[in-house]
Amino acid sequence: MLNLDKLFTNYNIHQFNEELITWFNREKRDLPWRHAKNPYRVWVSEVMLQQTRVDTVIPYYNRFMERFPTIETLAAAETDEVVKYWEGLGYYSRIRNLHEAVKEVASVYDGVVPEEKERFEKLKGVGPYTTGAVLSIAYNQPEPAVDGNVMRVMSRQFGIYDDIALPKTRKIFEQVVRRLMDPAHASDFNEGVMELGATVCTPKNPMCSLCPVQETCYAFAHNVQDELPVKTKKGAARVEMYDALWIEKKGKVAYVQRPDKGLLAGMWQYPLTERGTGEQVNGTYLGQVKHVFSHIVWYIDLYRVDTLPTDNVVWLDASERETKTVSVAQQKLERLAGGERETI
DNA sequence: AAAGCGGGGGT
DNA sequence: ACCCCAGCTTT
Repeated sequence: MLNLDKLFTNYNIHQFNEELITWFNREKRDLPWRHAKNPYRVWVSEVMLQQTRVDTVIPYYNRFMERFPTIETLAAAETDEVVKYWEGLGYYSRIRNLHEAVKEVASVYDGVVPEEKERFEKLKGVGPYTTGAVLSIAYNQPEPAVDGNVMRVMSRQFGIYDDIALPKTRKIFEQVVRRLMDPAHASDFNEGVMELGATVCTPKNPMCSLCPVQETCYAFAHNVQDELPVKTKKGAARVEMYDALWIEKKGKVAYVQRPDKGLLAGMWQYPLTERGTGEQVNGTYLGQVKHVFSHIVWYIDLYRVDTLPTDNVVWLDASERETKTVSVAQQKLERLAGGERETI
């Protein structure tokens, strides 16, 4: 454990806050969740932004808020429709948890996002980061909101070499933030550090010449920006091979629903079998799709076949298919099948 | 503490 | 090819 007192010896806390917040208020990007700011909008944006880039989130956020502008509209909606608005965004447990949490806020807290930390942090899908982000950004409470940006900025600012891949390291940065943050400007502080990490203090080639807190930065002073933060890397993703079946009869296509737990829970797809586990596919080979997850790589061979592989299929016409939620891997397969259909 | 969980963009 | 992103839950 590192010595906080030592870290802050001769460190100008006031200068950091002053420069950061002045910079943030001058340079901050115009983002949808910074308009008509309220706790619900902040919360939705923070969940969408988990492990997901701002540019990816923006169109999803706008569509989502247009359809579910309030706690009440989201709480009243069917899960299937809500999940459909998340299609393509990934980490689908986020939206199932958010929907359940919002329903709880509607029923238990009368539709008001709880301001008490011990209540908010117990909601589904709300972890340490989201707790700090919502309480600080929406309610201006002096809580740390430590994400990858914050760990990168702080590791450089203070020369902290702890491995940010380890869960316990986040707590160190929370202590640093608690000590550094001007409690009167919690919202601007947290958003400002993240904005700095996203736009200036980037993982590769940080733009130190543009940095408002260059003067107080350990990494800049010692020219070690490129070795911070320290992060151990994970092993390579495993490879899995599948056969997918495109079966179309009288304008309807066979689909199966994935199990309600695990990878892509509950989502719809063509019948899919792990290669080599069943009998040889008897059909026309249409091509291969590659799909990369963070921990798995899928190679899927697509076949057009005439026979039913399993009795668990559901036959969907085009409009029925539209309402189902599918993974991007499935979208790639359908594109392949669609291109093939035109040649028939 | 480690693994599971999506997808995309930057270098 | 590798990195990593406004992380949380389960094991």
